[in-house]
Amino acid sequence: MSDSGSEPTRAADRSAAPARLRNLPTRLLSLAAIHSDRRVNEELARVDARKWHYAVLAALDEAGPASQAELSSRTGIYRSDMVAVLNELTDRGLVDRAPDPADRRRNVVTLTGSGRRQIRKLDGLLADVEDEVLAPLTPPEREQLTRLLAALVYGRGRNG
Amino acid sequence: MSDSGSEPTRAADRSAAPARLRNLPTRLLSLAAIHSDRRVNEELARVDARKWHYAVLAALDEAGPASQAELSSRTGIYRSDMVAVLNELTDRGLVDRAPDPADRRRNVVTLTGSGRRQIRKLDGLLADVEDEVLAPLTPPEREQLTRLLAALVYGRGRNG
DNA sequence: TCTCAATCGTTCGTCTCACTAACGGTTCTG
DNA sequence: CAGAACCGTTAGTGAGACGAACGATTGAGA
Repeated sequence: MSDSGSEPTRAADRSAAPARLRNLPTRLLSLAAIHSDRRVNEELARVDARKWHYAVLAALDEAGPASQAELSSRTGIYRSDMVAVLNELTDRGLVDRAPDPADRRRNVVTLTGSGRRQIRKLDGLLADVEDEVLAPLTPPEREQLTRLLAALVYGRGRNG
Repeated sequence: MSDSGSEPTRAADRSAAPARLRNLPTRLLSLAAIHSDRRVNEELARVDARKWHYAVLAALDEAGPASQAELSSRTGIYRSDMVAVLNELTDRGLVDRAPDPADRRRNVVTLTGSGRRQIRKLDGLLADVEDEVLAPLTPPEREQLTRLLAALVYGRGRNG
């Protein structure tokens, strides 16, 4: 146990990367996302949660009970993966999954009381991580970044 | 064959995502990176290349022959994964891998002639993809984004 | 009313990617 | 000369994005 110190410069290859790579937007995007994703997951893991848990809980909190397909489209989680996420959430008692009497193909997923408490906690936790990840930027820069990324993701999210 | 139209809104969930998710920087980063990565890989695949191929070829082109460990630190590719990448590159005749007579632990990796041609091609190809991915942004916005991402990735890459 | 397409939840499987652990061989240092 | 550090390599993990297909159910059209 000594062979582990020379890995590719932990999460920030500030070192001598080729000029062509150093400022390549797609690469920077990738690196930034990896780091950010990792920090988010690490922090959520401390309260036995994952990224998708937050997404589902938030969707339920904001828009009320929904079918799995609806949750899928709201959160961007594939409906095949949604199954496992909901299993985990029900195991933790954060949501309730019951067949929809009105349409027996569907399940109705509902936020429980402890689910509501959990998402408050996650809100705070996540805010801290955001803050840490964006630490190198000033507040206006953070806003700017968010705006630019939104434009990228939503294609034409113009507003001014 | 008909059950495939309702997946989570292809690569741009412009739909009704919860407000808490819609402008969450870490999430936007993730979504943007996924899309950008996919486009890059798709386009590179058309010439039988991958993202890491470009990184290694660029490193060699700019800094000359190097050991695998050095390439690893220059590109951010883990040295365990570097093996496969170099296998692919040598298979395609783009690089040459030979034991270093000066230090028999190392290999010396060298760019071949056709490797030099390949990276010119990839340069052009990649520029096109960058352009497509960043299409929603104006040129100054693209610069701004690059600057912000670099600050994020390199921690304190201030310059003015 | 019967039929067919569509929808929903679910299972299984694939591929990629970042990352770890451990090995055998080599070189460096004390 | 012994032990630490380094190198390339193999193997494996865990997560994430994604696709195919199936049984059950519902809705629309002939």
